[in-house]
Amino acid sequence: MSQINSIEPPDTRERLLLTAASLMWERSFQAAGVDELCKRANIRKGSFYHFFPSKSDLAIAAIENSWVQAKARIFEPIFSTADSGLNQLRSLIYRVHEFQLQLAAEKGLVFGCPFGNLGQEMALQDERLRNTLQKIFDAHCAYIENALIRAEQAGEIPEGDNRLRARNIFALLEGAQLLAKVANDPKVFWYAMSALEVLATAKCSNQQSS
Amino acid sequence: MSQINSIEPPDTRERLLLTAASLMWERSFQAAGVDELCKRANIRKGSFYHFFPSKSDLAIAAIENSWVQAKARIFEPIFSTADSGLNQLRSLIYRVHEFQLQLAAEKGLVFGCPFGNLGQEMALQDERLRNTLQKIFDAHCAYIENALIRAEQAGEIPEGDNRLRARNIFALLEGAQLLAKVANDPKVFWYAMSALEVLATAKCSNQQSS
DNA sequence: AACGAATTTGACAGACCGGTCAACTCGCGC
DNA sequence: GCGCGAGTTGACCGGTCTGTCAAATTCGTT
Repeated sequence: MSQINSIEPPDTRERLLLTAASLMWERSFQAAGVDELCKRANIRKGSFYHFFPSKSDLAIAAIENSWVQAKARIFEPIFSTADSGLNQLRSLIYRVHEFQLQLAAEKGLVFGCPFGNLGQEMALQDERLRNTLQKIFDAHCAYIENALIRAEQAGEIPEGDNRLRARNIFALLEGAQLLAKVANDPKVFWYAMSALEVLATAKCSNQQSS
Repeated sequence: MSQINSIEPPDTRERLLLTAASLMWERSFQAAGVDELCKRANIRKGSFYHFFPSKSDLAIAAIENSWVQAKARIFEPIFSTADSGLNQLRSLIYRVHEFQLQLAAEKGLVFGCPFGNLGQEMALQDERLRNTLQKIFDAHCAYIENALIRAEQAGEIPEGDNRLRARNIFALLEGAQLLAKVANDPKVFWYAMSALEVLATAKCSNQQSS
């Protein structure tokens, strides 16, 4: 049978993961208190600590879960199409921008990238969290790099160091989301996307300056 | 007369500003407690609240002070030379990278950009802080834009939307510092600088995609 | 020396933090 | 019916958080 009438949706653990992810996105890791989290998830604090030994552990599990979902809902649908590599990258930008717009319309704020936010806040203070995010960043870059390789093979872009290109594009994406967040204006992110094609098409072999 | 023998260096207020800036850089706004701050600055808590009505107010004053100092010590010396616009931008990157390397050698960690860090952490939670950082970001971009204009006039780069170029370069700078911080590796920032020239030289008139 | 203002001090308050725990409920296998 | 373990509950803990305040001290001025 399992849940026939699942009003209070999934099981406790999953509810904690989802609530933590959204609360950390809206506020921040440190600003999201355990009490508030439990209240939102309709869970008593004891249950929280039955599933996770600490707030950090929940954060790690929640952000990993967010990445699994982002892969399934955004990355895989985009990057497993037969579309050209460049178009795939354009689609990614477009989807990210759509998200920002939607959230801005709902809540009146630009939230930025959940992974970037957490990384900037916690990289210096929690080594495990930093390592988790490092892996997630690498996975982002791998998707971008693969799209660039496809674009290169299709002759859309000249030969070059696609790993470096991918990192540059990812850095631009994160930076643009930060600018949009601080400006509280989703357009700022969109503007920066003019640079996507430029970075993708760049020769980008190796730096020549001393 | 004033301070002849200023061992305990400047006055209390300034000491608070400097200590706050460095502590917020090493930890984060939220992780830097008032108690720890006062201890480091060798100040009792009552004095803190004599000069600043709240922790947020101190943060705003401290980050504004940081920007004044960054202008005086980094931006003005670089951007008021007779050097070419592109070389000025290269110098900026180089200086930022130097800073990261030095701090990484001292403390074993990549700290990222103090303005970017604070923006990512607090933009959603403190409107005044967000506005303060927005102005500082604009000022950053203005320096970059001016260098691009000089480069354009000197024929180093083709005509284009230099305001947009400047924003893209700044976004890349911030994003690259985030990547380096999460990777805890200053080289990651340096790699991204291969894209500086590309973005500066880009036509970058207006996006053509729908 | 004397006065008022600016500054400094240390003790204190009240809320909130992450985390603990013993007792309890409930479903399942036997 | 019984025992068992997973899950749940709500009270509770010690520590830390930002912020307060009256009294003491220092300083510039006259």
